[in-house]
Parts: sequence; C-alpha cells; structure tokens
Amino acid sequence: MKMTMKDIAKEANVSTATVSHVINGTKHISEEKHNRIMEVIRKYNYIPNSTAKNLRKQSTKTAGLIVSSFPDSFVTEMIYGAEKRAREMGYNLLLINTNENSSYEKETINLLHAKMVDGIILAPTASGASYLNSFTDDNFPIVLVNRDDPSLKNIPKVTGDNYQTGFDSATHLLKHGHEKIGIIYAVSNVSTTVHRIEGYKDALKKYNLPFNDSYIEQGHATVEGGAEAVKSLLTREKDISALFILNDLMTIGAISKMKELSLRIPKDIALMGFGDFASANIIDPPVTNIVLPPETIGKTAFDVLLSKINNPEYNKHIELPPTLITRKSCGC
Amino acid sequence: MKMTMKDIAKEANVSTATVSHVINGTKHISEEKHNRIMEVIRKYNYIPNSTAKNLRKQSTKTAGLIVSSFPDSFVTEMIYGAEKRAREMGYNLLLINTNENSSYEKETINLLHAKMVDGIILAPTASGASYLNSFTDDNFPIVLVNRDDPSLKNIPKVTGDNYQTGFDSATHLLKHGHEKIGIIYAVSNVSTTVHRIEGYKDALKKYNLPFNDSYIEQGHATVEGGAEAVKSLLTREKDISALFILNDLMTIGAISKMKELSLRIPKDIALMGFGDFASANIIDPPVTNIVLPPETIGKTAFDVLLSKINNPEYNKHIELPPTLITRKSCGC
DNA sequence: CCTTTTTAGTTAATCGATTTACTTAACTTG
DNA sequence: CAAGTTAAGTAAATCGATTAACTAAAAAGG
Repeated sequence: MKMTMKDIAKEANVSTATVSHVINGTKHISEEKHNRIMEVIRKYNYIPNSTAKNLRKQSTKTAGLIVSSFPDSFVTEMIYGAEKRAREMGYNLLLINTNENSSYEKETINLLHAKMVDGIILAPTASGASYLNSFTDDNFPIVLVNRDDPSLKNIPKVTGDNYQTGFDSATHLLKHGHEKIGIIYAVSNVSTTVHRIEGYKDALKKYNLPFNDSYIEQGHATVEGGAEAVKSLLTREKDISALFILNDLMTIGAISKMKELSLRIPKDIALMGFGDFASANIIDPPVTNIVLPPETIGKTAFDVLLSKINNPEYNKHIELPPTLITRKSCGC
Repeated sequence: MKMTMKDIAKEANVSTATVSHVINGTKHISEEKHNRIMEVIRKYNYIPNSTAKNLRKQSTKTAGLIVSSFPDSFVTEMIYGAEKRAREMGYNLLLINTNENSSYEKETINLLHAKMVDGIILAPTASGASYLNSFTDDNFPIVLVNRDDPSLKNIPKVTGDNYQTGFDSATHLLKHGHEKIGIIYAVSNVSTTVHRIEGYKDALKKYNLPFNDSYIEQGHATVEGGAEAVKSLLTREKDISALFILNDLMTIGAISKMKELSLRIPKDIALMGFGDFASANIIDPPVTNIVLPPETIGKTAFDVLLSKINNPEYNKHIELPPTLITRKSCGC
C-alpha cells in the first residue's frame, strides 16, 4: 500500500513536521519519538515521495544528459563516465539522444527545464546553440561537453583538445615523410571536426606544406559511410599517402574498403584513426589511434555541472589532452 | 524570469483554472479568453512546471532504464532502441547502470519508485530479483529486459531467445565436424548465459555427444578477460577444436591472444562470437557471429512497458530469435 | 521565585500545477 | 414565461512533502 508522510505521522501519533525532521535530521527530536517514528517507517517500508519533495525544495537531484550522436563508442563511454559520477554524487541522469536534430535539442532543453532538472550536460548539435543564452541568463546550469560553441560565453565547457589532436596526428604523419594527408570526417560545423582540421592545417604550415581542401572528405558516421568516403577520396586524389579518420566506425569501414581495393596498409596508404575502440589492436593491421579520454570527459562534465550548480559564476573551459597510441597502420 | 500559472492568470485576468483548461484543452473556453491567455503564455514563453503537474497527476512521463553492464555494445544498442522509442512516445528515460551490483539495483528501484517514474525497464543483475514482487504486487510497472528471471511470474519480459542462440551456434559447429566445442562466457547465473549453455548441451545431445563441463570457461567481460580466458581454457583442454564466445569484447581479446599463441583461426580453432560488433567483418579473420537484435529488444521493452502501464494484467514474455552471420572464423 | 532562554513539537503556509464542485448567465423548450 | 439545460468560468481542495512561525513546557540565570 502506498504510504504518505501523513499516514506515518498518524500511526506514530505525531505531526508530519516531526516525521520530516526525523527523516532529514533537521531538528532534534526526542529519543522516544524518534524511535517510534523510525519503527513505523520501517514497518511500512516508507520512502518519501520525491516529487513532492522536489516541488517544495525546487531541486530534483536529477540532471539531463543530452547527446547528439548515440550510439557511438566515444559518446557511450562519455555517458558511462557521467552516469557513474552522477550516481556517486547522489544524482540521476536523464539520457536524451537528439540524433543531431537541433530543433529536438531545443525542445528537449525546454522540457528538462520544466521537469526541473538541476542542470544539463549538453553535447550540442552542429547548428549554433545561442538560444541557450536565455537559459544561462536565468541561471539555469548548463555545461557544454565534447563539442564547443565558441559563441557561448557564460557557460562552462568540458572538451577534448581537438586542435592538439589534429596537430599531433598530422605532425606524426608528417614526421614520417607523408606530405599528402587525407582527412575523413563525419560531422560538419562542430568544434571537434573544425579544431582537428585547424590543428592539421597548422601542422602542415609548420612543415611549409600547402593545405589542399580536396584532401578533406565527409561521410556518414557509419562503417558503410567510412567505406564510401575512402573510396571517393582515394579515387579522386590518387597521390594521398596517408589518411586520418576522425571516427571509429568510419575507420573500420575504410580499412574494409581499402582491403577490397587491394590497398595495403600502411605500405600503400598509412592510416591513423581517432578513438581507442576495442578492436583496434587486432584489426589487420592494428590501428594507430589518437585518443581523447571519453570517460574522463563525461565524469568531468558532471563535476563541472555540480560546480556550476553551486556557483553560477563558474565558467571554466576544461580541455583534456590527446594521447597517441602507435600501432602498425601508420607504418611509423 | 520564472513564470507560474498564477502569474499568467493574473496577467490575463482569469483564474488559474482557466489557464490550465486552455493549456490542456480540458474545457471549452471562449475564443476571446483563449487568445488572451495564449498571448500571455507566448509573451513570457511560459512552460508549465512538470513537477507540480506530476505531483498532481501522479505520473511523470518518465521511465527508468536500469542496466547492469554498461558500456557493452549490446546493452548500448538496447539503450538506443529504448530511448528512441521512449522519445517517440513522449517519455524520458532515466538511465542507471548498476554495474552488476544487486544491492545497488534494489536501492535504485526504491529511488525511482519514490521519484514516481511511470515504470521501469530492468536488466537485472545475477542475483535473484524476487524482491521485485513487492513492487509488482503494488502494480508498479516493471519489465524485465535481456535477462530473464524465471522465478518472477507477474512481470512482462523481453529477451532474446538465448536457448536457440546456443543451440543454433553449437549445431552450426557440430554440423561441420567439431565435437569438442569450448564456451567462454562472462556472467554466471544469468539467463542469457544459462540458456545459451542449455541450448549448446541439447545440440550435443542431438548429436549423441557428451557434455564436458570443463569446456566451459568464465572470464571478465573485457578484451583482457577474453584473452586470459582463452589462454586458460586452451592450455587446459588441448583437444578443443572450436570456440563459442558469448561476449564481443572477449571475442576480440580471444582472437588477439590466439594470434599471440600462433593459433590459426579457423584452421587450428574455429571460432564463433556473439553479437554483431562493427569490426567483426574486418578483423582477421572476419568473425562468424550469432546475433540477437539489441535495438529491437530495447524498443520492444519500452512498448511492453507502455502496455504494462496501461494494463496491469499484461505479462507477456517476448522472445526474439537469433540470426547467424557466417564469416570466415568458423571455417564453415 | 520570577524572568529569560532553550528545547521539543505543532500548525499552517508553501511549492505549482489539476480538477471537482459550484455559481452565474444565457439559452431551450413545452 | 417558468423550468430545465447548457455553457463559461472560478474558488478551493488536492497531490505529498518542507519549513517558517508559533506555542508550551522545561531549564537556566539572576
């Protein structure tokens, strides 16, 4: 049977206020009443209704986690990190996947706001998120994760250092003599892609090499998308000697297609992937990857959200550095 | 500024009841007032507070999704399917990962119950979930997903047909002459594992072959766990000619280790994996897998939860059939 | 011993919606 | 035109907690 605090109070012959104080330890209650109340609570296995509590306290111990591309191994690990941290801190996470649909993103934020979540961790879609200003101006805590939106100022951010990611991977290939390096990416107009390409460009510049726009190919973030993209790119640009692929599924698709085309990796084309997917090490050839720590990004995003909740002035941008994992596919 | 219905009512010179009726269409309101109210609502971008609504309506349009092993590609896709369906039906999903910790599972269900979620989709941990009876007896909608608990009766279930999965994969290997088939699994005492092994046993029986307990090896559900398990199993049982590995990461680890041990697949050992992970096709050799449809399982679980919410008597068990994807690793 | 302070507990307002029961005016209808 | 319906709107109860303000009794202080 569903028990309310009123029922407990009646059974224990006290007021609901007393019951509440016992439960929350907000006032000293005599040993005797304390015990009597606890007994009744245990007897009926009473658990206070959080919705009522939430309404009164104007806080829900729930946060929203809005991702834009799921399932994707990077995002999945990020979710894992955030959920784990949230749990440790006594929070629950509402998971929403906008699937790169920006109008759904906007809608969702309104919905979660109305649901009175204590804050939102948002991996935004490609279209700008300037509409967020009306929320942050109202002190509704939002933290951007993974993807940055440089136009937003009063908002904390947790991302990987994508510029460095692009710079380091390009430098690694350049160092080993590759001058014509192709890039395959999935999502346009997001900071993850844009910054990696910027890093790549600057690495070229450092080596006094020209940037060639047609070495950059877009495709779907799927195995098939990677296969198509690599075919289209390598058919068009025959002199490319190395590839940097910004998405794990696409990397897998690309390798598959290159085998089909009898292109040897790394002999004919060197290859670097992004993200440390489980099979990277046993694929033939094992894939050299540059990785950003998704779990840490997720965990940190939640910590930052908590900071923002506790201090509306908190607006740091935390950028986590990449790591290069050298295996066979780049021939280095 | 945060607006309440009271503010809107005052500004529009009506009662909150009228505002509520306009918003919900629960009573006919004159054109004139209707427009006046809508205008004020738009002017302030007013969105009704769901927590208050939830408290009053005793429903939250939110469901809990409790998984026990995350991130895991199967579970991830299941989450994807469930979240997508939930969204389509106007629900949000609270995602919780119990990490195979049964006491945390119990705690979480109490918590979500108190949060007044409309129902829960639960992928239970290994330890029995008989404590669920007190919830289902109270008509709190819970559906079991992925893992079955046969001791629970008044509860709907959505699972893959794991018996058939074990039977079909064993039969496939037996048909091609393998008589000593090893199994590597991750989690004990869950229906997914138990039923697959039962199916495997029955397939052996059909071929009049004995079941050998020591062909069954357990390990951690990780790449490293798979590597260790395969080493331990193949060192102990030298005459095994085929392996069936029930987890994708372990499959990857096992292949990696077998390469290290200079065991050729499928020449020395044939191999079948479970679940259609992205890299299966480009791993060397491409992995033959038997798969159950995780996205469909997740989606169906949410549909079933909705059925259960609308009809407390709904207690079907939906079991989805496996598909065999033949590639090189089993040599068939 | 009287005043002040502290302690233990309660009453009632509050959070922000929904909804039942009621009122008043307008409209039918025989 | 009196009686019965219907329509449009509102007041107030309600959902189930928390908590400010209050009270009464006990303890402390002078």
